[in-house]
Amino acid sequence: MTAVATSSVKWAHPRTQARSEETLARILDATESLLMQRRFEDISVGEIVRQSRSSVGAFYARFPDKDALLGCLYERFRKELAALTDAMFDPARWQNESLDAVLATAVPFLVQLHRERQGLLRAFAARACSDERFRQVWKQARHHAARRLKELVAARREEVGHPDPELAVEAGLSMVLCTVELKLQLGELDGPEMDVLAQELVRAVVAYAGIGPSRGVNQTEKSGSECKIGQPAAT
Amino acid sequence: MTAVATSSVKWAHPRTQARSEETLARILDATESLLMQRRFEDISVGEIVRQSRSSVGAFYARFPDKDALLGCLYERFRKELAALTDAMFDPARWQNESLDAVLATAVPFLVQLHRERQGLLRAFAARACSDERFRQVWKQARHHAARRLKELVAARREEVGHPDPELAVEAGLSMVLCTVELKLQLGELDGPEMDVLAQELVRAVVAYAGIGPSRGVNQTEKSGSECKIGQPAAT
DNA sequence: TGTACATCAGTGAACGCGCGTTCACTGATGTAC
DNA sequence: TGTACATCAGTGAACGCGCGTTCACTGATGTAC
Repeated sequence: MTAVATSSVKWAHPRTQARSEETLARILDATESLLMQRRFEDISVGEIVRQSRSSVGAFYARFPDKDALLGCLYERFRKELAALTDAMFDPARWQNESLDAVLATAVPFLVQLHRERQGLLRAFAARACSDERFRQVWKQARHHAARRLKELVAARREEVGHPDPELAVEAGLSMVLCTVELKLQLGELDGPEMDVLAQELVRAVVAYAGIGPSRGVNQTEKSGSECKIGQPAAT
Repeated sequence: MTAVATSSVKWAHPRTQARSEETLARILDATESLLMQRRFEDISVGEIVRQSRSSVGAFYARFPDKDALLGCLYERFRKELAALTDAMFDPARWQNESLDAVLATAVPFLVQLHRERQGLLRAFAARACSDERFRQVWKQARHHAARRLKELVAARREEVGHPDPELAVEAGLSMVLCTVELKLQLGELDGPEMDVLAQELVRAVVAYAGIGPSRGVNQTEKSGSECKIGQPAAT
């Protein structure tokens, strides 16, 4: 049997004993906690089972190998993330707010999320570099966020000055995600402090996408601050 | 003896035989080439010496351990990078050009550099996560670029609309570096294609920093696209 | 309600592979006279 | 110019540590009658 998820559905008579599922949860939690300090490769199975008050045998009864553990952690996180994304970009939530309000909430939230789950995210990113399967699911998570955000933007096109709103969403999302992620991965050590950077990121995306309070069509040609230099100005 | 750099200074009678230095260069080159495909930890010393037509003994005559090799690679790269940075942001080079021309050249150049040295950069970034010494030098390299860019910006303050140009440089640099780096590390697979993204990055930074052709003071209050939402608009 | 058995869950000593590192050796280059 | 010696540079088999993985076993829980 391959990695079983910590299911949320309970059967009438639980098919597996409850303690089994608890052990799995303990193993996952312990690993995630250890990942805050070290890389996945530098954590031994022995350490994991010790920290989760389990045993190597119990470990290999669940996972075909050490790698599958990371896959299982990913699966657990993916579900959480999808739910968070849906909640964050739920159109109902932003009914009476402008797009910049969305950004001013979403970006700090993203920073917070990355801070709390730093270890996990670092491990996933590292794995995605070399493992095609991880890259695929990573991609899916991003697409999911992009789709939600595009829906939100599409419903209020008039607030967006950028000539290609879909591209603006894609590129803006890339900038924000990459910046937050890499910055925190490297330990927040260089450049501006993270919270300041987050604020500036919001400003940047707002300026880039040309987000303003329902500007009319007449404004599209104005000011030149959003789509000026398509080609390098130098010859 | 610890890791010797591939020196450029030649003594009258070379203190070491030339072939020794050639071997070192071969080892470094082979490692960098192997790093394009795999992580440093996944490359064995055996593979490195095979690929560089050398031997384990020759290897350990130069490096106290495998880790020192990465340090040596870093040292070699750091020097190259410093030179490239200086050349790129040389004030003389941009005498008659505006800031957006600088960006429109520097960003694609950065993309190109990251593409070519992807393996190295990935290895350095991974190491910086867990190794304080690597983080320090990484930081220095960034500060060097930031300083050069700030000098360039300081000389043409009137082109910049952002209320705090130093912060704008720091934050803008973070966004560009992080985005380009992480995007390429993950293999360019998600979101917009890299060259398109690079173009959008330039637009974003230009819009964010409020870069325009020597705008007067009267323009600072205008349009609102650069420094609108300091606080979240939501309550 | 109690007993006997089946299955689930967990245990940890032992194994073995892979890789970093060592070291006794050979060969190449430089130098003294 | 030639010989003898010193040092530099390189070689690769052998070692051993660490960690992932296996497996024969014990203990806990559930079920049939």
